[in-house]
Amino acid sequence: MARRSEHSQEQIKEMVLNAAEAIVVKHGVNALTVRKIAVDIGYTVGSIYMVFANMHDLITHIKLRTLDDLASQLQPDAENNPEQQLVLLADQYLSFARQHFNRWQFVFDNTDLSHEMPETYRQKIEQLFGPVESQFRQLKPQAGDADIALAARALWSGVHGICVLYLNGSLGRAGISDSRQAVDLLVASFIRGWQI
Amino acid sequence: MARRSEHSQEQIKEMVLNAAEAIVVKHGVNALTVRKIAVDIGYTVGSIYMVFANMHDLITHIKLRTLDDLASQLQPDAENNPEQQLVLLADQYLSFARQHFNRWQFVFDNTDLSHEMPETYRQKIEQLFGPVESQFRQLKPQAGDADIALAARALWSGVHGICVLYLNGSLGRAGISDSRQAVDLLVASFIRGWQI
DNA sequence: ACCTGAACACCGTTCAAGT
DNA sequence: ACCTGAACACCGTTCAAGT
Repeated sequence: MARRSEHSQEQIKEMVLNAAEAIVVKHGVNALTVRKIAVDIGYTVGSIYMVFANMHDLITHIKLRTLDDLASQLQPDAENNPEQQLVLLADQYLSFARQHFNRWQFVFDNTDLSHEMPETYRQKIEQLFGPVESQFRQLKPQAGDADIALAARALWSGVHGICVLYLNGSLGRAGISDSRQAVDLLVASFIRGWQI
Repeated sequence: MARRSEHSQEQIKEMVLNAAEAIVVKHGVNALTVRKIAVDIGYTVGSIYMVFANMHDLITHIKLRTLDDLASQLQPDAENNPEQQLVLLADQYLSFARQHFNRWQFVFDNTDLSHEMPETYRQKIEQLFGPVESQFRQLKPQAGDADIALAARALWSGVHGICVLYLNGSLGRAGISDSRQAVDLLVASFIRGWQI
């Protein structure tokens, strides 16, 4: 047995990530197992451990991919004023969370305390705040960096929280259609109150 | 073997819940297994299935307990005005999430799509919004029920989101000490903007 | 060097068999 | 009726053995 050489290590790595992502998208986080991935790509479990250190390593890679996808979806429109921009960004965030719910939920499901979160991972999350911060800066140019950062984090964590509770069913079914109303209300009200 | 009759079914149920809660508190969600519970209470796994249908049933009971604890911690102080009340409630929510992080995270970790969330569970979560809604009503007595409900959900989901991202490390270590600043800023700014 | 297949130590869940 | 212990079908991870 062994030594098929049909695919390079890089190719196998790509195949593993694609198969894993597809499982998460179709069947949710809990359906993701090494064994299922192995069957899907036509290799045995051992092969997966050739290209990834362990499950946690593999999962981190998928999460980084999803964070990149998410960041690419948050595109401001230069035509808008800062307030409109922030509402737009929040709506884009909500849309992504809704359309890619399983992957999105997966990213923020930091339930395994055993493994530390890698630095690149935190950096990517912080990058999401970049466009938000720049809008806040335009909103109040005289504000200090710390104030801008705090406002961006507070509001964006808030938007995130609405996505979490409305989309995972904690607020009932009715909530799903109202999530956008809630997001828009939070953003608009916060900005109005923050500027005073 | 069998038929010890040292404890009633009710007693065993209590023992299971207490042991399970202790495991979650001490070692996190992922450390919770039927086998670990069984060892801790001095029975075999089979006994646990006498008093709970399955793991999901057991987990739901623990979550309901935690939600009750959380609700009891949100106590308004009649001396305050509505705005101060909402800041206080948010701070109490954050404090609970911080002090009982593992249990609190456990409650909102709705990652298993296989099981439906029971109705009593959603009701308890909605009950958390009761005190918040009543403050919003005092803030703007002429507002309709739908507006009040939306404002309460939007703001409280926002507060929840800050707790999630700041406490699970997504925003770096510095975030832990700043979580209260963020919560207070979100609540104060939102209220100010909402009243206009 | 690459890949397999079996092993190891775990899971949740079930249930015949004992008292 | 209550409880056990073993079984079943799963996990993630490792690694000697084959090519």
